Amino acid sequence: MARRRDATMEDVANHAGVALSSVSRVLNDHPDVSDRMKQRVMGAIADVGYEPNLLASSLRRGSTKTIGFLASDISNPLFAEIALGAERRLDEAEYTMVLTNSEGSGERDEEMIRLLRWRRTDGLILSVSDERRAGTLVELARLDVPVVLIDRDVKGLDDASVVTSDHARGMRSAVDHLIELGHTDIALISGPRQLRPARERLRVFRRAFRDQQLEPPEHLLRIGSFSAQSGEQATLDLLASDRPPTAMIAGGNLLLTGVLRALRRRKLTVGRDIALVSCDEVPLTELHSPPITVIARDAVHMGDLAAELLLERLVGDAEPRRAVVPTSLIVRDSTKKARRR
Amino acid sequence: MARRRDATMEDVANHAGVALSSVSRVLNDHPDVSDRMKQRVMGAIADVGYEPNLLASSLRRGSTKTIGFLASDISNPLFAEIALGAERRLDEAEYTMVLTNSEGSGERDEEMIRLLRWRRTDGLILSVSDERRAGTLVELARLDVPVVLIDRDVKGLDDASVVTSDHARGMRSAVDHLIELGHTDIALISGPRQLRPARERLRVFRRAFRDQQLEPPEHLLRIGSFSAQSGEQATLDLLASDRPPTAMIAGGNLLLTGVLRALRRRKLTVGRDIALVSCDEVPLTELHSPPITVIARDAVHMGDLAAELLLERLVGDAEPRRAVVPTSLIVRDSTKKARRR
DNA sequence: TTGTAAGCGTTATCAT
DNA sequence: ATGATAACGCTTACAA
Repeated sequence: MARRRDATMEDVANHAGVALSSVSRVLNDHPDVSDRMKQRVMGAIADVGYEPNLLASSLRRGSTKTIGFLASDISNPLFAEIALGAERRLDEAEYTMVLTNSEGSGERDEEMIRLLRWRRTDGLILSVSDERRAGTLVELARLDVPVVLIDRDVKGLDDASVVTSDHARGMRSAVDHLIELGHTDIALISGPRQLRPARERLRVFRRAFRDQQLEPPEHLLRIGSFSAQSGEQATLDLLASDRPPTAMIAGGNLLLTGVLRALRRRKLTVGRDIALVSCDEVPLTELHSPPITVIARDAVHMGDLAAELLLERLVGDAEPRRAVVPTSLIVRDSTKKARRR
Repeated sequence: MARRRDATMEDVANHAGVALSSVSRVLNDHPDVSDRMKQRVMGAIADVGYEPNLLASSLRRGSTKTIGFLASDISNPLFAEIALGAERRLDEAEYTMVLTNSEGSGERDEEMIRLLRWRRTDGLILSVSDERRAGTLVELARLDVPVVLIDRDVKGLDDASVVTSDHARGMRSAVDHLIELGHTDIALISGPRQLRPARERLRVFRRAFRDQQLEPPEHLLRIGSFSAQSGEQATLDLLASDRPPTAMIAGGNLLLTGVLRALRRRKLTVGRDIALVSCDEVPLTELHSPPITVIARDAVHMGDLAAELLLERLVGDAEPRRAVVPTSLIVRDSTKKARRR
């Protein structure tokens, strides 16, 4: 591990007895290079064990072939799948992904965006932790590279592409489904209003009731964080209330685990004692007993799309645009039986 | 998005009427700078809206403050947690993590290691997809930065630090536990022998039987990939055999989902018709009905440790070393009842 | 087709 | 304490 000085293009040039620029041309497949030159240079490269220094070429070219990715928590399967989809697509286009976590903190959102700017990433894929934060907008405004937001609406940021999912449609089907089963005391446990998915779900949740001439059960709304702990607490709270829900909607996979923990503690059986719908498909929803009805979307595809929208602007210099990923309600036994009180 | 030329240190120097080198000194907290100089430079920095170019400074300094992370699939909760732990720790030390996926391919292992080398990352954290591949060893040998392997043993790579988990202990307790419950027809569904966890588990699985004067059930071993599909296929296969197992051990969270799918298809109830142990805690193991006995370890901690071992060498230039993360058997209802045939 | 040389934005060495 | 200036390793006019 003795940091021996790496061979540079100059070493190659000397070894081959040619000019530095010729080496560069060979390496970059410049049209005007004789076969003989190519041979000599390639030979020398092998001889001296040359390896390109992407740092130097990035500096000179003004492009790093690197994309920054920011999410609150990569260990959340939702973000992990998005990251996977994005990385795959970017890799095809020879871009490398730099991963950062904001740990749900708006302050870290800012820090990370600044860091990525300083590192001169060619573009950003962001799912910020707080859409409303002024500082984040400032950091974003300083950026002069394309940005793609994932399931976020940042007011004032007009030149970003956006990949959203159609939460409205999914939530609408879920509520309609529950109402049709006879439920009206439906609880919604969701994340903070600073985030688009939570806002959308809440909006459509209420709307769905009104459209059926029903009053939305405001007392059954629980807006907290997206964590398991928050889900567990909210559920215990709901169950202890005067008029507990006969059905619940959990707005995310972490919330779901919290909800299930709480139900287990209260010895309630999903599907029999209480109906349950969750958002985002994970192994648990499919393999739970009974299987859990879920508002699903293709997270890997969202990542893929985000990368695609970015590449459009990077390579094809297209305009920013919005893409919407569909959601669909997968009905399972957790909502099969109706229960009226 | 008009790529306006960014302000450089030269702009700052001109604006402040000082030398370029003075700006650099201010920015790097050099001891020999007058307060007055500091004021002027900071003022100019604000005026011209200067932002450091980490690319240029990396090139000059010979260090990128960047660590490469390679795993087969970041959407696997195990790797996602490891990545999270590592990123957190590295971020504290002002390092950024570059994430790459090998998609389970040894060839991509090689490509990614080469790419990270070309990008001049200061160190690597790797969980390669094939420990035995010669090409990977070649790529690793060319590296002149510290490496930490996660749960991998690469023969011939002597100067790497390694974080492993104590699969031996975990598997040993699991088998002993099952035998004590009266099981002897225990199946093991595991990943490929190219990977340490699979090798270790297999080795200890057999050993545990022999130590009890029992013959290991070779016909119940299923060595495939770590995927859900592989787990499902292996399970269906086992259940269709002459002498199906009364207990099964799934060697990973993806395998587990496959196993559960297969059991469901065959209408077998976990804990009653068949005992089940899995490896690595996920929400599903805890919240399944019945809850699933699991060989657990702290994945986030593994990532944290890996970062730690890397930083030791980077900052403190310590020697490479090995760290072992404990595993523990969490007994749940999936293995409560014995069944003899 | 090939070579020469300027420049990307820093840091670090050397004077002053 | 501050200022010139030479690297760092590459790409790209421009000349030959």
